Amino acid sequence: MTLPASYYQHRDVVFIARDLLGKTLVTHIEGLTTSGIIVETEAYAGITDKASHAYGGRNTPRTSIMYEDGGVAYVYRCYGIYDLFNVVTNVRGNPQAVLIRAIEPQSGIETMLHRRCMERMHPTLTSGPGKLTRALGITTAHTGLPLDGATIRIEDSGFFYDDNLVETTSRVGVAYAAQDALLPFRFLVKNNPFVSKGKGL
DNA sequence: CAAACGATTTTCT
DNA sequence: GAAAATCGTTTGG
Repeated sequence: MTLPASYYQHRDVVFIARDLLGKTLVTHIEGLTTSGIIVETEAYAGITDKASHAYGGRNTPRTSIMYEDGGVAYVYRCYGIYDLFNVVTNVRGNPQAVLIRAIEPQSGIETMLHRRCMERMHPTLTSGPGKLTRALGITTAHTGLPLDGATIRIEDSGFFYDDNLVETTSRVGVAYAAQDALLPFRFLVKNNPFVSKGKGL
């Protein structure tokens, strides 16, 4: 079943980041359907988290969507090249989000290979936040879309990764966040080949 | 208005 | 392992 907006309005973004492992991210873009199982996530804990775009209550045209009720997409461009997909969580006025860092391709694999200019199946198809958005067709134009809609949605197939299959580490690429870079906010499925190669601290 | 900067990935050495 | 690619957003003057 498709996760309802209320699912994302849970107050603990770290819980949601962990719980999203095993859920299926589905997109229907340009008439093509693609999907994959979420195998790596990171939590960004709002105004108190130095690594978050909303740190200190910062509210800009780019990040204002994070201040809305949970259950919508926040997609932003990084390094001028890659679009990174986040799930907005918590309630209006509490800007938290979960970055989807990797998925295991499930359906629409031919479409994903074509979008990534690849010939054959390989873990690098979706093993990173910038790669999976390209494979799924997600761009910054999709910011604000509901996560239970026709274009983007996340489904619960009933499958859940047990705790002994999940590893928790610090987040990737946020060394600038000082002590908050040490927080155990990254979740990944052990030994899954589609998990990104990025390293925390 | 100018300038610096990434929640990354790919390519080259 | 190092460095380039590349540009919208944010910040400072």
